[in-house]
Amino acid sequence: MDTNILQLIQRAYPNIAEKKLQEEMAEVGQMRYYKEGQTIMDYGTYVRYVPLLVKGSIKVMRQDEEGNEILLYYLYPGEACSMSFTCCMINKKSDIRTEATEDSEIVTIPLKFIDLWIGKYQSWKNFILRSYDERFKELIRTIDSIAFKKMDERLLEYLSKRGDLNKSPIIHVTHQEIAFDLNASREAISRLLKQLEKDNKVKLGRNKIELINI
DNA sequence: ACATTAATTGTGT
DNA sequence: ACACAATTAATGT
Repeated sequence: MDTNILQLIQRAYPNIAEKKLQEEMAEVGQMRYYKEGQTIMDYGTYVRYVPLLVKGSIKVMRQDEEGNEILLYYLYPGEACSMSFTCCMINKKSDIRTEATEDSEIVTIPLKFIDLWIGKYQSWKNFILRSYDERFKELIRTIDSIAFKKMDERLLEYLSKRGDLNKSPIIHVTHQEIAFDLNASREAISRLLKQLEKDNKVKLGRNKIELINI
């Protein structure tokens, strides 16, 4: 058993409490490392394992009919990709693409254990159900943010979400990237950011944004 | 250290 | 949204 993996899991996933389960995860889990910008899962590939993020952050996207990508959500350590559960269980090709937005570390659990553990471990079952629940709520929030909020509010929401989850208030991102995630034009984002800087909400730099009062 | 180039950001229409 | 200007970071000499 890999005690390193065991520790990483314990740290990032305190909800998964059962000792036996933790040990089994350390037994069958494999570490994977991804560099910033690397695609982790692509469209149309089979998902053969469930990824548990222990370090970094991951962006989950999907394509619409016209082929432009839209952001679904970001994943941070301690969260699991609900999509991957679904894909695994019905052994389906991926509808989504995931990409590391920072250098990231993942523990991968082979697909056969997902099912097995649901019957065997209460805390695993809860973990999966809770993941779905959280993701579902998150998507609802995203939907009404798109439907009802103005772009400046959406931007603020986006920034604060990306900020405090990494401990430091500095976000490494370009205006273009934000525009892409929010389906807006780069100029619009630049101008809104400029306004936020005037209001002392952020401090702008090349490739980075520092949050001040959010 | 300086010049060149590419990427990012800013502005006017 | 587009075109272009200005600025900044990266790279080569």
